[in-house]
Amino acid sequence: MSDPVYIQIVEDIKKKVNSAELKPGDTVPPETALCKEYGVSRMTVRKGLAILAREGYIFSVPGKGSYVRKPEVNKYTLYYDEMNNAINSVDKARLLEVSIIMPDEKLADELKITRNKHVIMIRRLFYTEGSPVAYDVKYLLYNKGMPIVEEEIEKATFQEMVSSNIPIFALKKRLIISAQIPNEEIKRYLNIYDELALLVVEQKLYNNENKPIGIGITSYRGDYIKLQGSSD
Amino acid sequence: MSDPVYIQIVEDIKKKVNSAELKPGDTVPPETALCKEYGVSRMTVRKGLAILAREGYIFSVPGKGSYVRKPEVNKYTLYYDEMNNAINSVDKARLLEVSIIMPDEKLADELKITRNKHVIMIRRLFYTEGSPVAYDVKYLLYNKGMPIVEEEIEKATFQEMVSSNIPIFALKKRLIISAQIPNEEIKRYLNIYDELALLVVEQKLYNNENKPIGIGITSYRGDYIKLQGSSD
DNA sequence: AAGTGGTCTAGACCACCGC
DNA sequence: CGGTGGTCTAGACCACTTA
Repeated sequence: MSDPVYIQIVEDIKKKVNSAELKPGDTVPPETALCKEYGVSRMTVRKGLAILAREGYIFSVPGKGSYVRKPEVNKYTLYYDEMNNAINSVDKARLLEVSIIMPDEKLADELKITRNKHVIMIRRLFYTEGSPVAYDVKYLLYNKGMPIVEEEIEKATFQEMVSSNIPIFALKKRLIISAQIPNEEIKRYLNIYDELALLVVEQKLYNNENKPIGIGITSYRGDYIKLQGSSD
Repeated sequence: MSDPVYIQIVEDIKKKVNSAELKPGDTVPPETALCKEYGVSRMTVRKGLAILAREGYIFSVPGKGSYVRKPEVNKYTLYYDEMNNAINSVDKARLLEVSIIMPDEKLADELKITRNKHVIMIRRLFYTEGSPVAYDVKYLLYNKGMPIVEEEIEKATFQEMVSSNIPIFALKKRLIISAQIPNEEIKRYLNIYDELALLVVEQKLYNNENKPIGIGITSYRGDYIKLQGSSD
């Protein structure tokens, strides 16, 4: 009962779209027509249309009208936390190495820096219930004053490592997900004796100006992790 | 030049959040204060705040105020199209089998149907430049009147298979991404002789009432596909 | 009671589009 | 030119929170 009028408008139009009464490309009734239909002022109608627009149902063209949008069928929302996934979570992390290195050509290129800049390398193992489940390497641009406290690094997620330097809102991230066969080193670290695939997640962090500030590569045992995404 | 006022408000507040002048949990100035500050009416201020809210920067509590939100650090947007990914695209598909089956217990359970319902099974191979790159199996609830035209099925994506029955807007989808070692059958289909990991994407389609209408499992050669996601 | 955000009105002017 | 959406005003009433 007593939904605001603009919600009524939103749901009425959604219903028409979902039932194919309004098809992609069709025009939505003009705002003035909806004003009359619902007996409300134009701002109220516009509030409803704004919601439909941001949810991807319609788009508006100034001077022409509003149209039903073709939905983005390939878009999904994925939640990825290197320490937690839908079926498991990391309960222990072991620091293998923290060191300051000079990047090789590939790394310098990826981080968009020259090869004489310092980079922090952090290698860790993630454990669940006593068993190693992932091998993790991170490369961070070295900033003066950056604290390298081993105890803090051990359990930190990538965000946490950089968020002392960069406000989290200013952070942009990209993921690259792939399946790979472990090399001998990773097999040893993850106690892999038989054939087992790795789910490899490469995380790349950018600052506000789209300059890379870090790269992380986490190689999960394939029997440990599943990533989940959903539309809407 | 000449951005509307509400955009000015949005960008000013974004700047304050990104520079940590406003931190998560802090209160945003009340609407009336912003009205005075910018010399505009309340609806204009509210339009700006609405944009900040939908972009995840702030949230509002009736009777109290608006607050800076803690950003969702683990949320990514992923584009997945079974026929196209960031580095490759399928240029040919070969139909291995279309048949109507009775589901086994596991499948019946996943589709939330009884075991006496009919299910369409479609098995395909995807090719890129003449080489097989993925093995694809789909299970669809059988609806009377559902056309099973082999030529159409061959190149159809999952959406296309069901969209003749269900308006696309009404479709919800979930993905499960994992890394696996291929079994002997898939090795044969994908010409895998050495060790090679598979990136397996399970797609589950639901109708408006959240009832499953189909499951698809696409097993990609690990050297063929990389999935990409990004924050924002 | 005073302050907050949520809803809504009845206008206005503008830029853009198609005829 | 009339119709469209985009911006904006100066009010109003409400429910809610805090004190």
